[in-house]
Amino acid sequence: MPASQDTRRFWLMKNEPDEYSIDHALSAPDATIAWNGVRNYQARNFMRDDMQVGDGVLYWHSSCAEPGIYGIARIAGNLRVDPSQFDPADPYYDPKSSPDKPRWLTLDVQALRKTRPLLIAELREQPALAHMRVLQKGNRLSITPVSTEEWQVIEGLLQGR
DNA sequence: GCCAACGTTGGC
DNA sequence: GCCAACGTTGGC
Repeated sequence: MPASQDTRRFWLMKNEPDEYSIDHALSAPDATIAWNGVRNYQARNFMRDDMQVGDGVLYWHSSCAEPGIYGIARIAGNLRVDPSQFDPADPYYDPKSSPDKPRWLTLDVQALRKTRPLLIAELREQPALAHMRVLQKGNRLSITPVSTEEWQVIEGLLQGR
């Protein structure tokens, strides 16, 4: 598809590999997992307002020995209420949310492939990625937008360009 | 395990 | 509606 017709947006989504690694996602039925547990309004709003089926996703492993990009995924849609917020036994339980006024949403993410690890140090070497959200000091947001330019630079790194 | 940075809470 | 206190995130 010509780049001019490519209306995808791009995202970076963090997951702890202990919970949902790229390998785990790839081994799920249809390689698709529900992106549960988002408990930040900005991240929720990205899911609710901006994500479209087919958008590209950089699959990030966080809170681990070597944080970085470990795979490529796509937004598979099916935006819905995140059931984990109502379950007191769930680590993502939110006592302030209620079924008649749910706070949190989930959607499906389909893993496409594992990549070689693109670690933070390597990403920081790329001047074109200097403004990438995930590389900014103090960034904690688990879902961040990725620009088309950043996406292309990362594709290039993965292809050895 | 540390701790800087950030988002949320709640008293006022 | 301000803002100090608190809890959490996540790289290091």
